[in-house]
Formats: sequence, C-alpha cells, structure tokens
Amino acid sequence: MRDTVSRHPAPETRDRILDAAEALFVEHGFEATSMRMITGLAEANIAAVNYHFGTKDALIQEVFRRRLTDLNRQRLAALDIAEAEAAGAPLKPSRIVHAFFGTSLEMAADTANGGHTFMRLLGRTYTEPNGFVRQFLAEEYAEVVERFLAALYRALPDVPREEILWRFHFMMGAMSYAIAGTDALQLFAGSFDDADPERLMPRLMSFLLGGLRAPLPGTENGNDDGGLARRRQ
Amino acid sequence: MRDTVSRHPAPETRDRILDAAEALFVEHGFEATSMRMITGLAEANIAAVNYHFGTKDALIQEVFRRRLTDLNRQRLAALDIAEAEAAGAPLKPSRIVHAFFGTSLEMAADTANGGHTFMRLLGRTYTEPNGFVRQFLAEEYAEVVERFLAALYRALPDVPREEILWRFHFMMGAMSYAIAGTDALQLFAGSFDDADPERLMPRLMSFLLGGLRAPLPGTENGNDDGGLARRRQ
DNA sequence: GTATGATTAAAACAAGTGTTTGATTTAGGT
DNA sequence: ACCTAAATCAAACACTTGTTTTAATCATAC
Repeated sequence: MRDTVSRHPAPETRDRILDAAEALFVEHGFEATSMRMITGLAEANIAAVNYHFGTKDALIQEVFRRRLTDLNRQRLAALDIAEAEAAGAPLKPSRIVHAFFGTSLEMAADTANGGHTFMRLLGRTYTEPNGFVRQFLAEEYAEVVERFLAALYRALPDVPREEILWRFHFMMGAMSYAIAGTDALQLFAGSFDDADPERLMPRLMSFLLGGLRAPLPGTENGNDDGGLARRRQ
Repeated sequence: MRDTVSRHPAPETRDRILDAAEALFVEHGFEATSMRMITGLAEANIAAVNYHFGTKDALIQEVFRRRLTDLNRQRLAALDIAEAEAAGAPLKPSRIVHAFFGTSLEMAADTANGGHTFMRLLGRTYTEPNGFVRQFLAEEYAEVVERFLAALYRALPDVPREEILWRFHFMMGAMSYAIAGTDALQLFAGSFDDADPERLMPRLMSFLLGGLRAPLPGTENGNDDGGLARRRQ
C-alpha cells in the first residue's frame, strides 16, 4: 500500500527518488522536471514515484518536508539556547538573527549531503507562486516565525512591529541570494572566484545586522534616502 | 516574415501576447505557462506566437528585453544625474543605491502598466537557472553593473571590492523580496495588511543602506556576529 | 481591381506529460 | 514449505506540450 512508513526499515528507492528530485528541482524547477527525469536519475522505475508518494505534488511536498522539519527544529533549538542564556532578559538582535540565519547557512554549507542544494531550492520557493507549496511552507513555518518575531519584538521594543516584519522579510531575501551565491553573482560579475563558504557567514551576518539596526525611515538623522521619504508617518 | 519590426506600425497582437506572457510567467513560471495559456489570454491564435517570435524561448527573451532596456536606461540616467551633480567627486553611497534601487522600485510601483508584474518576474529570475535567460540577463546587465560597481568602489574606497560586490548582491536579494512583497510576507505572517507601496521605498532604502554601511566582518567593534567569525582574514 | 506581402486561422504533427494497470519479483512470518 | 504483503517492472492510458503546415484573410500599393 502507499501509506508512507511501513513496518520495514524502508528500502532505499524512496530516498534515491527524493535525492534525485531535489537535485533536479533546484536545477530545472518543479514543472520542468519530469517524473522520467527523476526516476531516470534515481535509477528507479517510472511507476515507483507514484507508488511511494502518490502524485508529483506529494513528492514535491515531501522533498521540502524532510529537510524543513530538521532545519526548523535546529532553528528553534538555537533560539532556545539563546533564551536560556539570557535568562528572561530580552535577547540581543544579533543573537536572534544568528539563531535563525546561522542555522540556515550551516545547512547551506553542507554541500556533501544536499543541504546546499535544498537551501537554494527553498530560497527560490518563497517568492514562487506554487499554490500548494506556499500553503505548505506557511504551515511548516508558522511556529518558527512566531517565535523569532516575538523575540525580535522584545529585542527591539522601540521599532514598530511592522518595520521589524519587513526587515525580517528583507533579511530572508538577502539570505536567499547569499545562498544562491556565486552562480547568481557571476551573472553580473564575470570575473569572480571567491566563493569560500567559510566567509559567507560573517559577510551575510554583518549585512543583515546592519540592515536590521538601520535608522528607521522617516528619521531625519543619517537616513539620507535621497529625498524620497517626504511622506512622514 | 518573422523579422520583428516591419514597415507597418506593428499590430497589437504582438503586444497582447507579450503582456499575456508576462502576466502568466510571473504567476506560473516559464515552464508551467503553455503557449495555449498565453494565446488564450491574449485572444490570439496559437500559431501567432511562433509567427511573431519564432519560439517560446525567443518570446521569453523578448518579454525581458522590452522592459529591461528601459529600466537599465533609467538606471544609468539616474546615475548620470548624480555624477553630474557631484562634479567629479565620489558619490555618496546613498545616492548610488538610490539611483539603482529607486528606479527599480519605481518600475515596481507601476501596477497599472505591468511594471510591478515584470519586476517580480525579474527578481525571481536572478536565482533561477534558466540557462539561456541567465545568459541574456548577464549581457543586458553588463554595462549597468559595471558603472554602478565602479561608483560604489569610488564611494567606499576603504571597503574591499569583494565585499562591495557581495553586499550589492545581498541588496539585490532584499529588493527582490521587497517587490515580491506582501504575497511572500503573508506566507509567514498571516495577519498582514499594510502593503502601501508608498512606504516600501523608504523602508527598503533604510535597510539597504544599513546593510551596505555595516561594519566589515572581522572588525571587532560593533560586529557581534555571535562568535562565529573566529577566522580572521 | 488586382497583385503583393503581412497577418490570422484551423488542423495536424511528433514527442513528452503525469498517472494507472496488471503481472512479476522480492522478502519475511509462521 | 507456503502464504502474504511490499516492491518493482513493462506497457499502456488519456492528455498536453511546442511547433509546423496549409489555407484563408487582411491591408496596402500600383
């Protein structure tokens, strides 16, 4: 039967399909990746994917679920540790940012086990409109986002929550591009070689924190938006 | 003949196809959008797209070209003005950032003529691996990126060029998400209503400039990366 | 009005899509 | 040994894909 987990330790075909799908999705996108490409790379029969997952959409969902559950658990764990150390006091923004994006980049640094592949895929998917994938992401993210936003609200009590929300969103964008990384960078900088992932983490962190702690729009000091923020709130 | 511009002022069918394609691409992606969806929405015959553009790939390319040429011209014009005002002196980073991202957001603010639609599509495409589209983008962007990077290098002589390049990349990511905007934000913040595009510009500008001018990674003061940047360069 | 070239139209093309079927193999429990 | 359920397989399903073909229409110039 097609119910996912059986008594037996689950043969390897299922996992080979997931790995192949993940790799092909990030390279060609969901729609451009056919079942035959997947089963071909996984060296499985074409019917295997329907047998193990039911439909292509269910396969896509499972590709996300298996990694995202882990990732979000790590994120929450990192936040737990930080909050435990703070012993009730509001966290420093940098700790929060690091708990979230640090774990993300750690997974992205894992090129051997496909973590990097997956994070690229994830970054793209936020802005993609794959109806059911978005819905699924929203559910999978609900708790994590709630916890981290709450932490940021406490850490930055003077900043309007709306603003924090947007900046968190911007940070996600920067991270997404950071992970897409060199491939995308070469797009507008032909001669570019330094892709040292060791340096990516501090690079991104500096940028994110700089953005998060930037003076609020509408503030007159140091903002200098070129005269475009005439409208004050 | 299928040569693009004829003697006659070009009938409207061609443009209807481009508009329809643009709208559908941003909603479903390139591969998931079929010719029949396009010609259906454009109220044209299925053969019309091959007649006017040759192939689907050529159509995709033209969807980008017609807007990107304009956008990049505006970006360069904005930079020209800024440099003229500076009269040879290095520009302020904020002016450069504003010349680039301000024009981008202006196009994104145009919801009536499809500018918003296109900018969302563009933001996604940077990180997408559509072989020939990426190649095309690289060519189309070459001059603009060269000019803006050169301006930033002059404006921030103390910052390693490598670092500037990365931060420019991060800024592109933040902008991409900013434009993807509310749709993506609702993904992890269900109750969210403020999508006022008037406020987006100053919001993003503050964040971008904060990130661009953040202390360099490895710098000991104010960095606070949570202790992960042990490795010093 | 007729010739000319650009555009549109309907129909078909081969190839590829996700999914299903039914038979066959594999493995484990009693 | 037999039985049973899980897993794999080859083949076919109905349908959609991008593209091409051939004929019909349209507008304009002479």
